[in-house]
This record gives sequence, structure tokens and C-alpha cells, in this order.
Amino acid sequence: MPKRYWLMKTEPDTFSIDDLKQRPKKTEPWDGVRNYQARNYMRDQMQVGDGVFFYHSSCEVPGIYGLAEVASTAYPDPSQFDAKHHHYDPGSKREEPRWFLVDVKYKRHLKRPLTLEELKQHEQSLQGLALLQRGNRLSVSPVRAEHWDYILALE
DNA sequence: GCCAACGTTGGC
DNA sequence: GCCAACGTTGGC
Repeated sequence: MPKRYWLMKTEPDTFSIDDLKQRPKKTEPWDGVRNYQARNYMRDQMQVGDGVFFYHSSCEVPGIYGLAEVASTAYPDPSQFDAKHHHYDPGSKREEPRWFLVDVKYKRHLKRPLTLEELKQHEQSLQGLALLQRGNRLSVSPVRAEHWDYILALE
């Protein structure tokens, strides 16, 4: 399967690109996704080595701050079975897990952040990029190869 | 299966 | 903190 590209959102107050860089093996299980469409992307389409734009949301300057890559294929998100966990899902059974995750590995920071504001100015060239679509709330979304290349060239 | 109520996301 | 967007829930 050819390499794919993704954009993954996180609130930097909770987990930032700097946190990812400091993790052992610079790798983190992307737990807590509780949206079926985002789950399906991870479970059905992500492959080891896929490119990831690391996006900071709900912060002072939302935007893409770094590059990561998919470091595992999907496996059940352990937090769904943990009654004490914020993302516990009592409706999910171990023999039939509802939620999946992949591991994400740090690649590098961007030389400069590519802010949402700046990306919006390239709307014409980034037609169809989920991030720029109205009302978009998906925490995991696909990025077309031509958009990936275009955005990286802005750096 | 409809749809109102509710909860969450996320930019501003 | 506000509020638009939108996914989910649950009564009927």
C-alpha cells in the first residue's frame, strides 16, 4: 500500500509535540479517540510509516507544529476498558473492542509553525483539506499527497 | 426511524 | 467565555 498522509490534532496543554519528542522512543499511543470516523481511519487505513502533521488546537496559535509518523498498525485502545480513565467506555467489550489507536512517533519540529491563519490564506491550493472545511472537528483526518507537499513547501 | 436535547470541539 | 457546528443519545 502506498504511503498515506494524515493530520492529527491535539491540545498542547494536554499533549504537545514537545511532549512527544520527550517520550521514550519518541513514541506515544494515540489514545482517547472516541469518534467513529477517526477510528476508522486509524483502524482501516493507517500503515506504519505514514506521514503525520502534528496539529495544536484549542491554544493561542492553532497550527501545524511538527511532523510525526505512524509507528504501529491499529490495536485496541486500552483506556476504553479502564473504569478510572477519562475515556472509559462501559459499552465496549474486550472480546469486541470498539476503539482503536495507533502509535505515533516524533519526526521533527517544523522550522516554523504553519498556523491555521496562514493555511487559510492558501485555501485555493488546499481545496478539500479537511482541516479547512467548515465545522470540521475530526481529530484524525486524511491529507492528500499534493496537499502534504504543498504545505511542507510553505515551511 | 425521527428529531429534540445534550455534550463536545475548537476558533475566536 | 462565547457560540457555531455537529455527533450522539434517547423518547416516542
